[in-house]
Amino acid sequence: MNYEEAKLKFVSTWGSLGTLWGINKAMAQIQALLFISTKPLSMEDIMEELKISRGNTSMNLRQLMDWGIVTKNIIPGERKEYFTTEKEVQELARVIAKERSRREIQPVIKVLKEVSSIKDDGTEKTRELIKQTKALHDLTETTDDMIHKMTTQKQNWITKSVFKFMK
Amino acid sequence: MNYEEAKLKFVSTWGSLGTLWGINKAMAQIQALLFISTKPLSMEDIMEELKISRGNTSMNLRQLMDWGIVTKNIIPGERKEYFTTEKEVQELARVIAKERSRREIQPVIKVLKEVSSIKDDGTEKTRELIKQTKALHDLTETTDDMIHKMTTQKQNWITKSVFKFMK
DNA sequence: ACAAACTTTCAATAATTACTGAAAGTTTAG
DNA sequence: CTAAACTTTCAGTAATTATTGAAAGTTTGT
Repeated sequence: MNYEEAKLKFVSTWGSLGTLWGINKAMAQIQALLFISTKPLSMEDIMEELKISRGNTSMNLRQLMDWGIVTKNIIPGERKEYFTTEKEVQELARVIAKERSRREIQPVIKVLKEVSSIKDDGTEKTRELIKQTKALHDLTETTDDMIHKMTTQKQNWITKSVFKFMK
Repeated sequence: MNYEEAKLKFVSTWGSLGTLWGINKAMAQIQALLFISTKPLSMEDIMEELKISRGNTSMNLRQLMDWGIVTKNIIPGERKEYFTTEKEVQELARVIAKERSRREIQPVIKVLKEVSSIKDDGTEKTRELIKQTKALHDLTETTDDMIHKMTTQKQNWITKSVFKFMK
């Protein structure tokens, strides 16, 4: 496997992983491309490498910037904008985890809290609903809290937490 | 909010969470419905509650059974098949985590390993590719290992790991 | 102020993914 | 063995989600 093949394989695998995780393909591919690039890339560069349209590139770069993992770099004397991504994998993991919690976990916690707080009318089915959604609420909240704690530790959190977990 | 409203809200929220996580809506909703049900449900029951077709119900029940979180229960003297789901939330979490690792994390680890093992031809771009995919490989593997360790502990793993992590 | 160089927006369209329902398949009772 | 009761399969269709590309918008140099 030579450089070009390896690059292609990495970018496309990362892209399909994205799809699976509710992040769109182009967005994940752009990030992957920047992640292994040795220099900032322009919109043209990205469009050409990934064979995607200008509009698509623009929209996905915007979202990556909103997530805080891609940065716009202005090179003095140049009109074009250049982009780079966060290169520290642990910081990357932290940002992604935080974003996913905000988008996905928080709204579910909210609903679970609401549902598990309905009035207990004494019927078996109501009791079951309350009991089970409460259990799910506790689990979700604890998990989210754990993720939050782990990711707040910027330095080497995964290694640390594994170490502690294993005693 | 009364029982019916609460049930509806829980089932539909769980369903849309599923979509976001690459699990289809019907599958997540069926699981949610069984999760709060006080008795096993037949295919008819599920179809009617969720207003989905027989085919859809059948295919998704099959997948839930493949994942090991839904069980077919045969009631003596009855022709129909009845279904139940795992009711322990922590066991549920364990199964879901395991399945996601198998489906999503393992294939990525494999590609990262391949890509990061290409021959170093001394060029800067090749070195960057190797370096970054290796970092990602290590992160992914460590994370997966942590999830594996946590979920192998069947008893109360989340609470324990949070406790240990926080010292 | 104007024009060139560039980016963003968004309606139309393409691609993907999920769902339906009827036909085929399976199991059980008699 | 046959019929009834049930489940599974899958081709067609619907729903959802991503992408394009051209027009509108913005910024910068002169």
